[in-house]
Amino acid sequence: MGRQPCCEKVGLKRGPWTIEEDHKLMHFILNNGIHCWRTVPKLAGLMRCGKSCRLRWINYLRPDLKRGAFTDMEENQMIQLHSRLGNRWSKIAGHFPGRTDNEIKNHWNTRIKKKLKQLGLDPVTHKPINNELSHEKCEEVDEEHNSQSNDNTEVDDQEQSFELKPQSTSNPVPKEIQVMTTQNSNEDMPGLDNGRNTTNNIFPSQEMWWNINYDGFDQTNNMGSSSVDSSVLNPSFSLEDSSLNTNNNYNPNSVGECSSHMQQQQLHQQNQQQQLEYMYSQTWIDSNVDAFLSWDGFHHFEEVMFPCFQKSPTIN
DNA sequence: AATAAAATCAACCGCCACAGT
DNA sequence: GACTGTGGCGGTTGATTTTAT
Repeated sequence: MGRQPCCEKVGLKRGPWTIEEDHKLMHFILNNGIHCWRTVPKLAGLMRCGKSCRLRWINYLRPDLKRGAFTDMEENQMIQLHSRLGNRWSKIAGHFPGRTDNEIKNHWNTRIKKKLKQLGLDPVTHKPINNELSHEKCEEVDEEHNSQSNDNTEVDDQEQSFELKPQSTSNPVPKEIQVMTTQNSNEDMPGLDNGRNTTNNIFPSQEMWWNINYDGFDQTNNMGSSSVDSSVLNPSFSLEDSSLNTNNNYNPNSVGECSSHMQQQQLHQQNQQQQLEYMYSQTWIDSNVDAFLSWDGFHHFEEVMFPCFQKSPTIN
């Protein structure tokens, strides 16, 4: 007998989230905060598992998410952190405000692994790949490394080292990697603060929200039709504005592509940016979003970010 | 233009830790 | 201490998108 599933899966919806579902979840959380994920779908009127709601919120809907490609500096820092923390993606993500563990894990598996291999480094051990080392041997090392990771359940952010000290001269490391692996500690890296975010980078994604094009949602898209008014997420832009953007697909990842649209948005953002930055500077509580959500002052945030939510009376 | 292959990433699954009883 | 419920994590999958042929 295995463990009971986290929820009754019968009748629950799976797969990609629709815009309506996103709206319901976002509205519910912004109005109520998060107390118990298990009850969220029921209270929010969603046919989803609580876990699924949590994941959707954390990986996609959170207002403080930072979108877009990873910078070289972020990648280098990621490599450095991975060398010390192993596959502890959430720990690593803690060093990247606005990034999720899922995002970092994906990026690592799809890009950085490859990059390191091209540079002659083993992405698991971060050591130069020895030609004499057979494939099987590499896998052994891999397993060893993983078990080592698992055994160290008490490793905290003081970050245990994986014996990834700079290589000896008898086994020279490519120059690029020397930069990565011998880089100073986080304290010395510009823009890094060991997980303690600054007001400059904690909510960089207002841009994301204001750039989301919900209006011209492609009706043929299998995600269903949209009932969400553009003003919900972008109060200052009307449906007419959306016509400027030729990309009508619902894709929260994409940002506005029309330069004039962007210019308008920039003006809009500048005004609100100042307002928000002041607010954030007054309200910042470490990097714990969950704590943030249960914070009483959250409704102030909501008023500024999503004024229309306050007025909408029709959400179930 | 059509197709195949590769890359990407959102979402799911199962396990574990922890708190409450 | 055993049990249960919940949140969180890392591994994996598979649909979609992009690139190559």
